Amino acid sequence: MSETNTKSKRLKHKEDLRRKILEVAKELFLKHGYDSISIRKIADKIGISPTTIYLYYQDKSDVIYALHQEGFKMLATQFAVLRNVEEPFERLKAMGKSYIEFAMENRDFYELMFIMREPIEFVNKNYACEWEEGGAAFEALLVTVADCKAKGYFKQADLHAMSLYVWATIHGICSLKLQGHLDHVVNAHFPEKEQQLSLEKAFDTLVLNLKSIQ
Amino acid sequence: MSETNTKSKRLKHKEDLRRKILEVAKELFLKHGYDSISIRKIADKIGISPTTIYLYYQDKSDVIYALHQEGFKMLATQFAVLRNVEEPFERLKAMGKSYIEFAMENRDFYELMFIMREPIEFVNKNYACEWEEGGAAFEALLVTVADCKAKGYFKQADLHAMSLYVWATIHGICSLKLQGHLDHVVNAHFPEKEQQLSLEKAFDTLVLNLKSIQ
DNA sequence: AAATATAATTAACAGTGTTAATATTTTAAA
DNA sequence: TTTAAAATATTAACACTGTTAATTATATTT
Repeated sequence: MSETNTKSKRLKHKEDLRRKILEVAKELFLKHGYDSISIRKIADKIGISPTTIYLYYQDKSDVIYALHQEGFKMLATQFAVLRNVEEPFERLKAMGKSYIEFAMENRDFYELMFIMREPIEFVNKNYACEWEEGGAAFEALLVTVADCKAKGYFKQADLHAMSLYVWATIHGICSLKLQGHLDHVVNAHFPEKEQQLSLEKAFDTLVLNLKSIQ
Repeated sequence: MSETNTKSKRLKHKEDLRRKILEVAKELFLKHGYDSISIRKIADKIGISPTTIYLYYQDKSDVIYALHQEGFKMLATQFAVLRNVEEPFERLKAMGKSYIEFAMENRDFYELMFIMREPIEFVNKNYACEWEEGGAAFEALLVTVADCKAKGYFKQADLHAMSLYVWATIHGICSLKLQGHLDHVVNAHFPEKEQQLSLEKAFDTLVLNLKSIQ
């Protein structure tokens, strides 16, 4: 009895500290960005030694990966609501807008999830094929595009190519914006009054294009 | 006489060492990637003290920016040939393929030019509006899209929105691929025989879409 | 109470960019 | 030619980084 009691107590403590480490990492991440996450800072904030962290995570990449996972759970939650949009093309548009919103409101998370190499390489190495969270996100898009095709949209296009294309376009818009690659180009080449709306206009162009191949 | 002589000699030496630093930085960059560029390693390889580099570049970002500029010159050279393609839609397609080629053959440069934050932030801070190399690249795209419109393509679409949209799509394809975000998704959701060609198929979908709104 | 796991720590390694103070070399003036 | 000044380069130091091996402290079990 008391044996299993102490065992479960210890297990709980292990889980608590593991969560605490992640929590502090997230705090640093959200306050001062990715570069301010350091094993030593996390340890300092909790009041433990830096090396203790290595008893709970295999290395820094592992901590980063845990944050990466959190991001995908957040996105999944946001997407879940859209299953209620019946008309598939409307749902596709809403997914696009929702994705852009997520990127703009969670810049650091977006960078971690879809731009940086480190976390996804950790997935590819350690989780190979069984990465639920990532698979689910693309699956949602795939299903919606399939629904569109079933209703007569995108007749000429291939399902997989079309899905990848839509994702790539919206990711392209988000990543250029977030990483600061649009500022100069937009300032130099866009008419004054269009500068603020450049993102929206690029998205509208995608929608326009999608409509015309229906 | 001898005064201007020694002056120009000194100036030449300054330029030589400045170039040498960049050359070694590039060597490290191409051999072992971005992360292996370090002020200390560069200095070691040349046989000077690390601090000497700060007499030729204001900081590490400045060295990185110089590499960034080299990349844009490479891309401009590659694009220059395409001015000879008369038919504007053909030219647009060729630009797209050429851009993807550049990205795949110069992965590290592409990351530096279009994905990383640091170098473009250096541009935005230090060069503000007068960044020729970057402006020229987008200008080339803008002109081609304008030529397309003049020939009756993309009638409904706005010139600037359309250009940004095309860039974003192709950048999206390249960046997802280069940063390793396609591997898992393609393995999990694409039919076996389509996996190798996923990039090409996404590009073809773009072309298909562009055709149908002409 | 002694032996054994488990957990956490200290010390150390091998790096990083960057700055201030110092030394060396080259150029200009007396 | 010698001296003052300017330009160039270096050393030493600061404040960091992730990570490992060896050691100590704390629980748990015999």
